[in-house]
Parts: sequence; C-alpha cells; structure tokens
Amino acid sequence: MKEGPDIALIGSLIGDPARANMLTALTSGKALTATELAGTAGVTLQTASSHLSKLEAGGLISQRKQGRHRYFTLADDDVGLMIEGLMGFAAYRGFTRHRTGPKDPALRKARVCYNHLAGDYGVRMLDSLVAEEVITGIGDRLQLTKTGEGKMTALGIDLPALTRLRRPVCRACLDWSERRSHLSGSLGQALLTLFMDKGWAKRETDSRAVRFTGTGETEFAKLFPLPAPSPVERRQEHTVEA
Amino acid sequence: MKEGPDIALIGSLIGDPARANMLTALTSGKALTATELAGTAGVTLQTASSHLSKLEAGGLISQRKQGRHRYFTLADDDVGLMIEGLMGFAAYRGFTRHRTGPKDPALRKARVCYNHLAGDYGVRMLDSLVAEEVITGIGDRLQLTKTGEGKMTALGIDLPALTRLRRPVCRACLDWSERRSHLSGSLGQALLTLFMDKGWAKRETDSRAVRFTGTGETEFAKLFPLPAPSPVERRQEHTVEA
DNA sequence: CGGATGCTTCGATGACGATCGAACTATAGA
DNA sequence: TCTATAGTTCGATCGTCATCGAAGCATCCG
Repeated sequence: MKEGPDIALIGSLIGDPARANMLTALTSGKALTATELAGTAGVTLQTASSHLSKLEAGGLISQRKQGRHRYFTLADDDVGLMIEGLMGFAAYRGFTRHRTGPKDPALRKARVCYNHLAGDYGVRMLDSLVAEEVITGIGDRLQLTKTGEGKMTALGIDLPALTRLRRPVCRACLDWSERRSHLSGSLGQALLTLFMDKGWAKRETDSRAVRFTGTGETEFAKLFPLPAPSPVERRQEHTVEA
Repeated sequence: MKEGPDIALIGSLIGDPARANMLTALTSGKALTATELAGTAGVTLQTASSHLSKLEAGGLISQRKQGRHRYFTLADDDVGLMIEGLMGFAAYRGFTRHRTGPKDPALRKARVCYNHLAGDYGVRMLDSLVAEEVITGIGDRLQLTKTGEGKMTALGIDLPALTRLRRPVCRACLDWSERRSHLSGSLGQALLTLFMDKGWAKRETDSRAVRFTGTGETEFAKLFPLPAPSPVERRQEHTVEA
C-alpha cells in the first residue's frame, strides 16, 4: 500500500516463536536437520516441516539434501547479521526469554555468530585489529590494510581464496551482548576456523558458546592485545610482530 | 525456551501489516496522530488504537498528549535504526510492496531516516566527512575528531548541547537504498535540522523525501565534496590531533 | 525385498488475533 | 451547557494460521 520495502513479511516470519527458535538455533552456524530443529523449537516434525518450508520460501534459510537427511542453514551472511541485529535490539530492551540463564556468561564471553566469533572476545579482537591498523573502515564497510594483509597471511590465512568468494572479506556485525561491533565476513569466518583448527578453541555442543583452551587464551591475548583506553582516538606507531 | 533474547516478540509486533505500515510512517520522524496513522495503515480508528497500544506496550513507540490529540513517535533512535535495518534487508531481498513507485527516485536521492538525512545524499555526506577526517570510527561507533569539532562549530552547530543529551553524538545507520552507512545520532539530526533552517532543503508533505533547493544543492556540494576514488584506502600522513 | 528412519503432504481441529460496530470518555469551542 | 472532534474500551465475528494425527514418499540398511 505504501512506499518502501515490506518489513511485515519478514516480521511475520520471525514473529512465530517456533520459527524464531529455529532461526536462533541456526545462528550457531551449524547445519541442522529438520528433526533437530523440531526439537529445539519444541514442536512435532510435521509443524517443523511446515515452518521450514515457509522460511525457505521467504529466503531466510536454505536446505541441502544429504542421504536421507536434510540439512538446513541460514541462507547467507545477511540473514545472520539481521538476526543478530534483532537480538541486540531485543536484549537491550530486556526482551529475554529466561533472564540470564546458566550458560549466559559463557555466551557473553565468546560465542559463534553464524560463522564468526562474537561476544567479548569477538569485540576485543576487532578493537585490537583496528588499533593495530590491520583493519580500517567506517560503518559496516571495513577493509584490510596493506600491513593487515601481511599479518593475516603470516597467520596462515589464504587471502586470495577469501577474495575469490562472492562475499565481503571484512564486515562489521553488531554484537548483541556487547552492543559493539565485531568482525564478520569471510575473514571473520576464516579467523574462527583458524582458532579451532589450531586447537585454541572448541565449540560447545548444543550451544553457541565457544570455549577457549588454556593455550588458546594466551595465544589469543598475544595475537590481539587490548588497545589502550580509547581505541578509536589512538593513532600511534606499533610494531607488534611480523 | 532457549537461550538468548526473544526476537519473536519484536517480530510479531512488526509482522502485522497494519503495524508495519504505522512504523514505516513513523520512520519519517514526524509525530502523527492516531487518526493519521489509522489512515496510512488502512484500518479504522478502533483497530489502530489497539495496534498502537500494543506497539507502546512493546516499547517501540511512545505518545504525547496535546489537547485532544495524541501524537505518536518512535520510542527512540534505536527503534529507527532497527526498522531501517529491516527495510534494508527487505529491500535487498526484493520484498517491496509496489515495486519502484513514482516517488521512489526522490526517496533514494534524499529522505528522512527518523530524524537524520538518508539516501544518496546521506551516504555521500558521511563519505565526505570521513575523507576529510571530520569523523573516524569503526562499526557503528563513530567519533568526531578535533578538527571535526572545529568544523561543526563553525557551521553553527552547538556541540556542547549535543553532548549533553543522553544519546550518542555520532552513529552509523545502514541505508536501505544504498546499502552503505550514513550519519545518525544527535549530530546527524542537527545537520539535517541545519539544512532545513538554512532553507537548503525542505521535507515533502506525506513522504519521507527531502527536496533540496538550487542553492541547497550547491552549498551541500561545497560543504561535502565527493571524496577521491577509494575513501577507505587512504592512509597518508594526517595529524588529526594529539 | 523387507523394514526402519527422515521428512513431506493432507486434513481436521483449535486458538489466537485482527477487525469493526457500538458505547463510553475526554477535550475544545461556541 | 451543548455539540463536535479525538480517542479508548468492549464485545462479537471472522480468518488465518499453528498444531498434530495419519498417510504418503524417499533413502538407507540388512
């Protein structure tokens, strides 16, 4: 009826508790089967199937057949960012389902946001990267600097491969627990994968929480030192390593 | 049932077409009466009243009594940012209600986003401000530099007054038509107000579109020159402050 | 080929919520 | 005080949609 994009469609898709639960579960980045999603949503398999087809028709999720299973994932990064954005808004307004549950601290410390690191650690990492002039940018448009490219390659990240993908390499994602930005995009994903490959961090089963090992903690702290008081104001020299 | 914030509540609030229409209308920043909102939503006054009380209970809008009228506005900047964010997502996915209507080009060029300038002009303005080192920052955390403070004051903006408010001065807001960030926050609001006070721009009635006058165009272009090709890459010498 | 598992489709039920008419309250103006 | 305008509340109706049982496909395994 009016001008502009239709937000009611998306709102109604998210507005159903069962669907919201499914989407939240999928924000963990894991590909989940219909049965698993039915379980987390608390509905039978039939209703879950109905919801899933609606979400897919709305372009929010996509499925991949594998044997007699169907694995569902969020359609793309954008959906993840949008969901995380909504969660931030909801959390800030106190719309929580069971206020500060048991594993809430772990989630706030480090968790998976679709495919990259979020929570305190995620925010700290981006702060550090910015302070060290590895990443610059405004708004959600972030960019790797020349020195940053070197550092990332030294870490063992295959930058050309990331660039070949059709997705942005760096992107800012608003963290719902910290209300600050953390690093998303293919680089964010690659970094989280790196941490897990090196055995520094492990994903908890059945949760978005990420648990760092002892060596993981120290390596992470070494790699991403906390910037001085005002991370934005700072504009000095820094040679951390090569 | 699960961990985390409750996005279903917000989703269901936005999911109803009538409410979505009302929220979209309120994104213009104007305070609207219940009757006006009923009109734009296409429902009777009774149903509008019911919707409005739900939106208020959900904290998305607030009302102000004035005589026998009740003026409704979005509750705060956060709501505006969230709505605009959803619109961006919806627009990118092609969820439009009537594809590219007549005044669509005007909306894309310059429009009001709750209380600040959006569209091509809004994005251009932030790009220019960043290129001229008036504003720096990462993610949605933007900050005025020292030189920026001088320039803004010279423009006639009362920075101390803006700082006294409980809102962030600078903030990035994702533009749904450009898919880039533009300037929000109390400074963004102050700048738009300035343009209109100077007679450079006028709001269209019954639309979010902003129309620039001839002198407004030239003054705007003079004040916010287009940055060089790659505004983000630039990293030369610059002594912003100490 | 059976049998088991994973998932979809169909159909019926039930509940919630959007809608509006009618009645009620409140403010403004004459 | 009387009337007109603005808005809320109540109650009834109606549609839509979530839900689940049952049946139907598809895939894997023995």
